[in-house]
Amino acid sequence: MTDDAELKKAGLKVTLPRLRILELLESSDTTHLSAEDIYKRLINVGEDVGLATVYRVLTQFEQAGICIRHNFEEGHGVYELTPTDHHDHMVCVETGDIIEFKCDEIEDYQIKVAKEKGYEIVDHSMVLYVKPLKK
Amino acid sequence: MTDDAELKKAGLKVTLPRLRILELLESSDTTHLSAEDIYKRLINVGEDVGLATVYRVLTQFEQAGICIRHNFEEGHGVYELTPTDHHDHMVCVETGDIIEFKCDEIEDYQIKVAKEKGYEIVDHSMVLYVKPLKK
DNA sequence: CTAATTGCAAAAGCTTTGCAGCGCA
DNA sequence: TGCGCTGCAAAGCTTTTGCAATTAG
Repeated sequence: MTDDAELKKAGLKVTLPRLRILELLESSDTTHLSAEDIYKRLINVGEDVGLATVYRVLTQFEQAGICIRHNFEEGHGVYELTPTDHHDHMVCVETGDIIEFKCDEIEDYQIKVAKEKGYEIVDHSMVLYVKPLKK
Repeated sequence: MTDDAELKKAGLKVTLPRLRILELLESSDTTHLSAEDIYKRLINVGEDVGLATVYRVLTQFEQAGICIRHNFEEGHGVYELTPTDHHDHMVCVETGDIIEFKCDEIEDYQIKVAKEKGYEIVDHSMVLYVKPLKK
């Protein structure tokens, strides 16, 4: 789907700020951007955009399911395109490597545990902090 | 260990605000409090404390390992005493309720998944975002 | 005594909102 | 043309910091 169509599908008019922000999110070297990051990058390439617009657009994208906002421990939110395939992350505390993984059994147990408490799962976040096995 | 000893061990002078905040964190019906929560409770019982002090003390407690700060998706941090027994959290997206849970099976699979990738687990964080089951 | 601690107020970040003008459909 | 969208500035929130007065050890 084109960016154009993606915006229309979300009920959003196709405007320059929205297209630029969507392109930034889609570019491979720019995952996990903050609103400020996006704002600065747009300013740097000469786009006349306001920080408030960036926040508004990101919020709209999030509500439309186009992107996801993460609240890590950095004091500000970061955004990434909604992954097509769900996965969780391992972070190596020694090398900083990030390993994506998926475990159906864990997902099943999460659903089971939630149900036991009287809830159903809307979303989840799981990060494993790991170090390499000794050889 | 007494609260008094706990503070001294952390290299902190035993002051009224610190004792009161530590007591609040220890009371069973008050887990996962925000700085604002703690401040209001202290004011309500007549303690003459400043919000800035609450933030400072909580930060000191966290650095001393006395408590942990969680950044769920609420727009503010919440604190709990450092758990002696590991557990994870569910956050209800409708009510904001925080439910603690523990699932050995999930922990086992986490270890297994990490090992498959050539790692061992140092720590992890897992938060399930949930909503109540329809009755 | 004296360095740590505190309350207050001001400031600092991040994010949202009010508003008048601009622009997509 | 009309309503949505935008930039700007101001406001809102949570959290931090400067400072003079207070207090624990």
